[in-house]
Amino acid sequence: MRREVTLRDVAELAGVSSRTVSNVVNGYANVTERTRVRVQRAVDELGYRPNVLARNLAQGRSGQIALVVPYLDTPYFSELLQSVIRTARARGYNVLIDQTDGDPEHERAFIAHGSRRLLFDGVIFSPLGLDQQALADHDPNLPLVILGERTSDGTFDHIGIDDVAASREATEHLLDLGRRRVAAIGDQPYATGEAAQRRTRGFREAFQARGLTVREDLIISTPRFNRKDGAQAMAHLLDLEDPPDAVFCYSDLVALGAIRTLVSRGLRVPDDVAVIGYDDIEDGRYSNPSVTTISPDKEMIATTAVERLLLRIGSSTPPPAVELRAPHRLIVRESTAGRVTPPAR
Amino acid sequence: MRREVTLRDVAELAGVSSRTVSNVVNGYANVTERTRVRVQRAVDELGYRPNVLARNLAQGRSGQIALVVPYLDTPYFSELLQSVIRTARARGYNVLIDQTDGDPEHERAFIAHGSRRLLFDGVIFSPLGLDQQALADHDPNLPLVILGERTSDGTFDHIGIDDVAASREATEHLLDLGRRRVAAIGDQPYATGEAAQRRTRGFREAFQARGLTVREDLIISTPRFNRKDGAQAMAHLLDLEDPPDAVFCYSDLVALGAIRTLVSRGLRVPDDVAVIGYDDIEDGRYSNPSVTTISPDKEMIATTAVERLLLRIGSSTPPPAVELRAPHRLIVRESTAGRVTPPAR
DNA sequence: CTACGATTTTGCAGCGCTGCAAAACAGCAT
DNA sequence: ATGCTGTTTTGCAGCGCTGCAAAATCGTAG
Repeated sequence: MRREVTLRDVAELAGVSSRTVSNVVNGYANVTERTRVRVQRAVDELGYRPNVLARNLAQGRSGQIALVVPYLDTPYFSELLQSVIRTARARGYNVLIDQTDGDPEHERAFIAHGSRRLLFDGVIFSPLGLDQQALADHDPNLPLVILGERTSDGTFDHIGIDDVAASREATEHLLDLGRRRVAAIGDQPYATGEAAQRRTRGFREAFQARGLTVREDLIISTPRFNRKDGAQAMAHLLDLEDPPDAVFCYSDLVALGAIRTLVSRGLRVPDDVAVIGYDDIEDGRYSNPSVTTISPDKEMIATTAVERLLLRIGSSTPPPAVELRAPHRLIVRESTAGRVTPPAR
Repeated sequence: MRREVTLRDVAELAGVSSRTVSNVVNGYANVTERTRVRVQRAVDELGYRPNVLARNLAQGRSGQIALVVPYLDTPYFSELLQSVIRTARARGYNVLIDQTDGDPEHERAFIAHGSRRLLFDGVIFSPLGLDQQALADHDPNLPLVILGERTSDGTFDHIGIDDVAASREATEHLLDLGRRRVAAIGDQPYATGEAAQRRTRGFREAFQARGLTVREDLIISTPRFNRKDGAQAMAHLLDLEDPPDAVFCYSDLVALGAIRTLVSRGLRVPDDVAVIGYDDIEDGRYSNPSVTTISPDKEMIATTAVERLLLRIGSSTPPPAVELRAPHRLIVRESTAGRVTPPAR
């Protein structure tokens, strides 16, 4: 196991100081063409590659950002993750991943002692178990960008789509189909359920705008937004005296679970019950039926999050906190529109 | 922005040398109870936390391992990722993620210059674009564990299930149902398609064992193992003169795509065509119909991969390369068995 | 030919920690 | 006391790089 090539080795071969080699390697301005070439040649000859650890220690930064999400096997997050990694890498940053399982303690530890660990220079965080209060209590030295679930209190950036408007559109789409017994699956009427509550608000607004009344027994709370929750909630709805003829699900996974229950009970989607989801994950594009959904611009959310974070990391005086809105759109698929190309029988 | 607390600060407060503080912090053996308590008190009082960067530089290791996979939004990988992160963290390691998109150059760069980057101490790698030849050409100083797709050449560990046996079981399951026009979707008859070829081998063995003949026109190649490939391949199969009555798909995603095509053409699964997948991803458990599949023990694959890698990282003389087999089992669901009991009660 | 400002290069210290080997200390036998 | 082991603590160097400021070099004008 031979020793790695260091700056000093290169310097010696090129006949310059190690500091000059550093300048060349880092593309500093004030280096004459002559020396640059000479150094570059030595670098190539020895196959020098900078030691990231040493550089980071000297610079007092880690060159890494952390992406902290509740669940990695949730397609929404894994799709987001891809774009985050791509963007960060393009800017010379590595991405550390952490999954919190929504555990408040785990989440708190991350944002409270974050900057002391020196393992990452900033965090993109999608909280689940922390309420607004706990969030505000984050390490003030830690550059922080929050995704989706909360609104900023002025000490971090926040990026998400307009949940209220999007949910209203989703609900209106169902009402436009003539459905009146419209249910909602995914409310979370407690401190950490802010995003869910915004969706419920949009749901209600759609009814109000048309002078219709929301049936309160059709608003179902679920602890999470996964398939199982959707399946169970749908089963509950179907057992009601007057079951719904349409369902607004707060995530595509919930919608897939709901559809699963509907189909297994012999009901037709959308004929008997129309279903709309939220997130536009790939699963929903290939499911049976495919899922009508609210599609947030994930690519933009990811790249914006990274860029804002790097901006924060780069500035000595923290930039003012911003509240960013990513665009969204309604994508109509079979679960509300029916088969576009009708089946044989 | 105050300066961070260092070892020296603690040492001063405790009235000992900084080296002793280091010993206490790292739990070294030869420290008297007296000093340990004194130091610990100082640590607590100042809220000292070690600087990981400095420690790593001094130790010449990074405390991080890399997980390199072709696609992060493939549920199989994101499910694996979770277990890898959990295991690594328990052993004090962080996980860096990288997605290669199956790009051979990207993959090569990782294993060829890996150890020079000093960003990670070892790599768990699921190759896609590299053939056996290119794999052998990895940096010999880089601790490496390969997942799934290849067999070891003696310079790295390899972990995967027995693809041939599993595929044979899957095919036998279809034959047991009385199906005879059994198709296979996912063959990759080229150097980088080793795993696919092993599955095709198992497929053939199942026929041979019963004295049946494989219909060559029912073996379909696909570039990847995703939904789209499955959907297209299925469409092609249905356009044949004598279409199949059962399909063995080389991944659950392929199966989901295939089912999608079947259903949209008005065919019933499994009545008209039975479908079996591979990987046991969560999507297949909630789809309509749910997908019969080969379930590899992902948890074991992940934890074993991490442990083997850490073992390699820890040993000065590289341990002998091992070829590890994780168990698998057949999970029968609706896509072959039909509706058994209405789930999601 | 000298002086002076601008540009390029260099030397050194130090980021915060650990490896190493020496030093200090303690316990016990002589 | 003295010597001898074994344990605990310490000092120092250095991981490989960059920040800083001084030094060297260059170009131009006087």
